[in-house]
Amino acid sequence: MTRVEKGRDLARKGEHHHKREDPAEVLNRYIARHGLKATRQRTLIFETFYAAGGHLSAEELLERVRLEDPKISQATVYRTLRLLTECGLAEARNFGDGQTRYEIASDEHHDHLICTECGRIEEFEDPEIEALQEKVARAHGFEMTYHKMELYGVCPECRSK
Amino acid sequence: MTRVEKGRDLARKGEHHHKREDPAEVLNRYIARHGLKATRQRTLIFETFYAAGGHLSAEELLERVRLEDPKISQATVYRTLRLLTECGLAEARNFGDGQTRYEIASDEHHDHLICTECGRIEEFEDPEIEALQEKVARAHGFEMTYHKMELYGVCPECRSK
DNA sequence: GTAGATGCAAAAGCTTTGCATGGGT
DNA sequence: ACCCATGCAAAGCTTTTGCATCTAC
Repeated sequence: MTRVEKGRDLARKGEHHHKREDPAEVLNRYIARHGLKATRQRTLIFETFYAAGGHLSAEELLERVRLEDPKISQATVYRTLRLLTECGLAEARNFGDGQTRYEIASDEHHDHLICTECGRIEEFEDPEIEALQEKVARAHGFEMTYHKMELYGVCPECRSK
Repeated sequence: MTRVEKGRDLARKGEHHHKREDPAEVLNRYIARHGLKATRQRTLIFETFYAAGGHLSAEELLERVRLEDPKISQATVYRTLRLLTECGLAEARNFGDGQTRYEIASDEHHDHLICTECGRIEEFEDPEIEALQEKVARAHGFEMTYHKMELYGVCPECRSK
């Protein structure tokens, strides 16, 4: 069960529109402003999360972090993920498999394509669909604030097997 | 191992036009065909679920069922919900509030509009959006099997407050 | 009578929390 | 030195399961 890494894709995508602030700096500023502390564990978890490109569950992140430091506790991973979420660097998602997965927060909204065979997750955005969603919401009298959309199917690699 | 939601095996695709078979009969046939038994508890849970119109969590359903029979066990509600799901009468959804909610399965696919103020859930379908979703999936080389889409916002009633 | 269903409580899986200790600032 | 962060284990929540008993067939 190999999850595809997409760190570079994300980085490239980010350059299209705005220049994102350095995540490490965002984190450090948040820590400083709130009287928190920059610890070895936080740095490691933060870097591992970013290196993985997101879409990780707490358990998967813990596993990776422990390759570097086997003594990191589960609780610290959960607490750090909450911290990253609070300072806007990560976003919690849940794809109905019972675990929360976290992704790197991006300036642009995007939705997901998920392979039901291998679990691979790809991101996409489609302004045309978004426009129609707005339209549907308005037709029902709703003022839409956000949405979630996931397309499930079989990815090219799994199809060719 | 992906624990992605089980595919929808919507029986009787041929019967369009909202003409659904009597759910009670579907259930009874399923029970008969599989050597199961029609018990008082199953009937009660099934009827309560339908009477409520769906979108219930197991806990909420248990609560309602206990108004009628306070001795119904939680486990029986969960087991019955699984049964209803297996025979295609119910569908499990999860809207990210940590609980699985079940809805009455319908022949037609639909998505949801959810009010972030009062929790109200409305259903809709939009063929135009569905077509675009297919298109996006194909563009990524995916063969789409199903999707989920939820629009969150404020409903007319809550807006006017 | 027999296989399946129920109720209860225990267990399981994910996440959070209490507490004593360790470590940034 | 202060107080936040960590690690560990225990507790919380939702859902599942083992088991003795009951019940539909």
